Amino acid sequence: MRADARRNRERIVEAALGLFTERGAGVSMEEIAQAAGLGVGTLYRHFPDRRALIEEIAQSTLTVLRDHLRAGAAEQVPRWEVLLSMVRHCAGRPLALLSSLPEASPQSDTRQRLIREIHGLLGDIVEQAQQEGSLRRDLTPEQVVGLLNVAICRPGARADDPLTTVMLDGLKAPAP
Amino acid sequence: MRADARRNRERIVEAALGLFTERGAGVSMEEIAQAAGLGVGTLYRHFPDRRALIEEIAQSTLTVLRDHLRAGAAEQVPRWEVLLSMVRHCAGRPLALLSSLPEASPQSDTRQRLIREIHGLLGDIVEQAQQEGSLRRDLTPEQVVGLLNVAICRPGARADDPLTTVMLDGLKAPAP
Amino acid sequence: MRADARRNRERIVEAALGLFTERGAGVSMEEIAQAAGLGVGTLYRHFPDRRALIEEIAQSTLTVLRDHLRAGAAEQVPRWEVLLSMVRHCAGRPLALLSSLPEASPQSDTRQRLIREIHGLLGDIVEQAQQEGSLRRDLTPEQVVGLLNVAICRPGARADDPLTTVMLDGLKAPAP
Amino acid sequence: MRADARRNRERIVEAALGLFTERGAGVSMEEIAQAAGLGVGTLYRHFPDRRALIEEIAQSTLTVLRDHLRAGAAEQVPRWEVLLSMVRHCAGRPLALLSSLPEASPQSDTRQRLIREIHGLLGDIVEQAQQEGSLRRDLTPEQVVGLLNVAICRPGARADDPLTTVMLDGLKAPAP
DNA sequence: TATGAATGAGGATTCATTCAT
DNA sequence: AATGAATGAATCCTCATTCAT
Repeated sequence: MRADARRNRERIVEAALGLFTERGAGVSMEEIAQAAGLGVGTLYRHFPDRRALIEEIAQSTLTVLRDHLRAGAAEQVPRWEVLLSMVRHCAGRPLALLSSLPEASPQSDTRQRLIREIHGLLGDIVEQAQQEGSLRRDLTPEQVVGLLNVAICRPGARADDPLTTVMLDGLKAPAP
Repeated sequence: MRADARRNRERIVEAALGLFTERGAGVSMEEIAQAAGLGVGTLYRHFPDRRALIEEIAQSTLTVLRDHLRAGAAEQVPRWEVLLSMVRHCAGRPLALLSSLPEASPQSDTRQRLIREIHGLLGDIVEQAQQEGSLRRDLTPEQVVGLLNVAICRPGARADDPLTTVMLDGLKAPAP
Repeated sequence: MRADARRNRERIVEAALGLFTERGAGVSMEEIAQAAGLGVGTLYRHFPDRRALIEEIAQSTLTVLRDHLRAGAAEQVPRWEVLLSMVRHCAGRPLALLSSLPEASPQSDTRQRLIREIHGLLGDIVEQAQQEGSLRRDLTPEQVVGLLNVAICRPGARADDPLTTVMLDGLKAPAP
Repeated sequence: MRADARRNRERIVEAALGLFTERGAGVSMEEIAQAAGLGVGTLYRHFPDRRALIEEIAQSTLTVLRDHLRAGAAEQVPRWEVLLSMVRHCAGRPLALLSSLPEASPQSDTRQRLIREIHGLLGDIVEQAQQEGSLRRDLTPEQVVGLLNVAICRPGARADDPLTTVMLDGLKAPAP
């Protein structure tokens, strides 16, 4: 792939991610192309249709998250710290897209695999955090994943905004 | 207004609210009319355009909430109980609509008035809850309102789902 | 269905048939709508998409042909006359559309049924014409149908143009 | 012109002719280039636009036909044989393209000249065939050309298919 | 007054054509 | 010179809104 083509592809993904984050999934292809400084045609050369673009964004976002979690899993720090790091990583990234796309395509294989891996990694971290005594014990890993999803994967979320703070406090294991 | 006209208007609001709750803000006017058992023409007789319908839903939802809060404010129970009651009231009602509508019209006067009143009532309740020692003290009333909005005013929220539970725990004043 | 709606529907079919006949299957929906004196939206209210419009035209054309053949089959005249009558009926009607549609949808059930019925009727007529000694015997009914299709179902065909005349002469049984 | 350039040009014409024959005039430039094993850019280096490519195909097809007719005209065989030879030559070549192209450009000079020459040659052959008593006399040369055009210059036509056979029989002079 | 048909602007997508590599 | 990426006008289709019945 030519250098400029790769650069354009990246610009498109960035522009789309930015616009989706700010204004939701309703943004038009024209606008995305314009925001990337390109014509629609170019956008469609890189992504055969709207679905494909969204799929790419989803995969890219999920891949980065998975890599982050893998790295965290390997570190020698309390699991609670790993959770915090993930919260900081996700805050403001509308991963939410992934579940609430209007175009909710029958999730692609790659996407499903990524999601399964992420859930696996997070599940382990959650269990270990519960065992180390930092995370409350009355929630299943799935529930934790689910609530993190709503709480931090929304447009405008910040790692230190009130909802995130309160939620983290609510997640801490109660003093014995 | 004739009895049947009023009935039709109510049906429309109900249908629209239901559809928006279930399927998000993308529902078409045709669908709403159909769900209300009416023709589009009738819908437009009651509401000059989409904006007006959404405004009406917003006002109606907000009015009910305000009334609920007024009632709560007058009761002789701990303020924490009043907050709980509000959480139960809101859970699953996508009041969120109000802030995240794509058609976020420059908020109408009536709506602004309602929102101000609700914020006022909630502000009082929050402050009193903080004074009675049940609610943590490091948040302003506005912040509490904001986080409640995200946490409970979303499609599918329930008063006893993990996010709500955790958030309420996180809101409790820490043991001294 | 309201009177005006029915009228519009007919206008659309007529306009589309006319344009397809004159200029082939590439005509745009906009043009068809305009030729019918309507907006595109109206066209799409009557036919959910291009395919549906073409299907309708096909069915309508085939139905008329089938009725013509049924009537002919029942008449007490030489089969050769019936064939002539069909030739006159088809000439200039681009039934050809039916086989050469770019959008060659997997033929609808109704269409397949019509085509089978037409082939059945024509097959009988052809066989009987061969028996009465008016039609040459070295062709199967399918072949006769096929060549009639090319020869008379094309834009601009006329029942008395040279190709039709020559073809009919070529079809006559040779003098014994 | 360099040898490889000439080879590329020929490949393009062949590919385009093949695709038009098989799938009609709707084939995209990209596809043609690909079928020729080249990039679009190269295609456009040889032909400034779609029109030019089609014009080239037309001219090339017509030139071959003219040469065939010239050769036939010079031969010492019955004119009926020459007609048969031409039918065999044309069958399955959608010369039809020439008249029914959507892009029916105002025929180029070269093309008009070729067509006139072809009509001239064919006209002579037809007249002589009528004089030698093999071809029916009630048709003008133009009419003969026209019907041959429809009957044999269509995708899939074969020199021995039913339509061609019947048509040739219909063209024979009736026994006296 | 209620209905649902008609309208047309707007969004997705394709493809002939141009241009940077 | 060859390649294939970029462009944008044109086409299909949707849906908020208007209007005839």
